[in-house]
Amino acid sequence: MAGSTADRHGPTGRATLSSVAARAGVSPQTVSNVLNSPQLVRSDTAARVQAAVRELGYRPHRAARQLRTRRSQVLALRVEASPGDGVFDRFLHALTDAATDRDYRIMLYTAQDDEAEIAAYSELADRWDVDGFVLTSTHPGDQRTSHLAERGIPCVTFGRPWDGSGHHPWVDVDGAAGTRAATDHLVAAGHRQIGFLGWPAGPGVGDDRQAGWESAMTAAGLAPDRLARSSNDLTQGRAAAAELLNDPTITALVCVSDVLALAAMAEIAAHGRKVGQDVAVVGFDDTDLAQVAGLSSVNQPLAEVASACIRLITTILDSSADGRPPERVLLTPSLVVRASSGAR
Amino acid sequence: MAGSTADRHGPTGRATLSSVAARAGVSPQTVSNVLNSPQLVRSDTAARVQAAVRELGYRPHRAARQLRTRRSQVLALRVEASPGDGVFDRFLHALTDAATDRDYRIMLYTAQDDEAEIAAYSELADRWDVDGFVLTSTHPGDQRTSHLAERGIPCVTFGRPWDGSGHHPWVDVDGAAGTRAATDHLVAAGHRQIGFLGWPAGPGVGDDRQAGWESAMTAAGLAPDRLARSSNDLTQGRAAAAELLNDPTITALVCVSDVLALAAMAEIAAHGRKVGQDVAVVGFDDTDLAQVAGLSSVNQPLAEVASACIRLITTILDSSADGRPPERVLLTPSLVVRASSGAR
DNA sequence: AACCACATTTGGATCGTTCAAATGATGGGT
DNA sequence: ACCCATCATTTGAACGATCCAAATGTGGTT
Repeated sequence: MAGSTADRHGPTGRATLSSVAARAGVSPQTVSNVLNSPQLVRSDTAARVQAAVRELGYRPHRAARQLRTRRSQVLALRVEASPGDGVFDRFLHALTDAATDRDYRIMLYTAQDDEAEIAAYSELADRWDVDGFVLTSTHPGDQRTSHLAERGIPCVTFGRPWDGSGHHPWVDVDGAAGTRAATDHLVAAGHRQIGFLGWPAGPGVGDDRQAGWESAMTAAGLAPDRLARSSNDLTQGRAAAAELLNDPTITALVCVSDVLALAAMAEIAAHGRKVGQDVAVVGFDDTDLAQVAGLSSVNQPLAEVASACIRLITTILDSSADGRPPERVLLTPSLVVRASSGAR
Repeated sequence: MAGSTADRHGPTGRATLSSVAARAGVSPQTVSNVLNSPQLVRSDTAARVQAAVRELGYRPHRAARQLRTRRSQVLALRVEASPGDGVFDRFLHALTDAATDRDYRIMLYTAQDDEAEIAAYSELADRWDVDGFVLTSTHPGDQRTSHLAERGIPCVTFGRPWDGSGHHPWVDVDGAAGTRAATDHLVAAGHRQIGFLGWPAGPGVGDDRQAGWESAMTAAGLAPDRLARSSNDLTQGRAAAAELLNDPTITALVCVSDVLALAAMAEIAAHGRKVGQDVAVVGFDDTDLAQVAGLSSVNQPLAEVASACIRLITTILDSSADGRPPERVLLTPSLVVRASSGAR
């Protein structure tokens, strides 16, 4: 009875709207309505149709729907070459999950730089019918969102627009709150001379994290005056850490990244002092490096970031939420305490 | 002249086959032929059509093509939750690049486990018209490829089939060759007592890497008898390393992963010996951990793996290369020497 | 009994492309 | 001149879904 081979399907053998309709004894349009606008159809016919859908294992054909509706249910995300610290990994997983929950998929692309990325937008939007973009690594002078806006392609960014403008929805993690939490934690543990090992100055993530340390220090009545800067690599990092450690009164370091924190740990050991006992260290990002090295670190809530990204962009796409101003989400990271800052 | 607004495009304003055809003064089918079967059309008309294509900025609409041809030019890849060591990051980037070169795109999905992944196959293939799959993390008892074969969905795996069967194309890195290179390197540096820190025994990646150490030791006339095993985490790893280091004659360790190598380095330091001077260590995967820690490590040629994966699966898809047996590619990794094994 | 409002269902037309078959142009052989 | 083979191009019909508008059925009013 169920699924007799006499049912007429498409050439591929897959069930189609018509084959389901034939089986349920209704028109194709009614089947479509059951699936897309259930309120239009009487409940008993809907039940009959749904039974047929189940029996035939019908699944709507995306390409056909897309051709008519001009919606692909696909979001594009750029994979970058650089970091490899596992943060992107985790974000990617969470993003794919969150997208799937709302019946979207993530499609990848690469680009050498922003310029190449911008050039890729129309190709992706035109040819692949990507509905929208999730952009990461926002930075001062970022032109990408405005190019997308010009073409009317929706996007969300993970990362706020660092240079004021930006009339698009974004999700970000409050880096200042993270370093503030780290600093507070160190102050509570009795530290008074707390240095900051940061990136070269300039608007963006680095300054934001530094500001958190400064404000927490000031709030605790301490002077945020022990500061060194370095690019994000071990060699330069150790040199910068050495600068700070020349002052023997320093007992704790807040670092802008796990790599620099590791550099600091190495330098502390080289100075014959013990990490966690003589000098406490806190990093940022909670990468696998931190986990392996027993480094306290600030953990970004990437799953929440991802689901917020998806929520924001799907809201725009699904309900054409015009008029309302673009939504912004700022999430608070959490400190993971390990041996490097006193957990024994 | 060029691009006058009188040109009739589709409702979206995008150029379509018909609008190009109208401009070039030919039928839509001819335009299609110029693009897909140039040998069918006379060169002067082809030139005229191509000019029109350029002028209007025409790009074929994938969904429409897909509806007709049943090809989506999309490959699916699962993102896993676990490692976060950056290896997947690098592979992903290379894979996306390689796919783009052949006009394919990578679409992501997640799954809790193999069972869930298998359940997702028909959904992905039916609804999203994914042309094929790239599978990673093959392991003994892997049922995934056979399920795909049953449904006639092409796939490649990054990782060989560890339990004999497997009638599908695959690409893998020769782990044994990697540990062999590492061991040879240590032997050449004068080491004689070289231990191996491995994963729990069992067919698969772990045994393969161990075999490389064994064969290199044997070839050098040394006994591969200093062996300890541990799961891939720091705590257990240190305990296992301690076992080996209890024997004070050991001067070098080959490790199955960077994490275990790091565990060994920590334990060596704890024993009051110096990494690189008293005891040399080599890891595997060349993750950012290794780079940061100055750990010598075996680097997998992920870009080559990725492009081979794409080459293999697109060969199947584009030329329906039936009959021929599935292609296999085994690539050789390279050793990156850092301070942990004597580079000064 | 005739009528109208409303809920439900149906019939084309259409999205942009490719496939299969039909047409038109060209050229050679007899 | 005629016919046929060959090449270049065009025509018509799908692919599988949704849009829009029109057709049907239902109930309540007058």
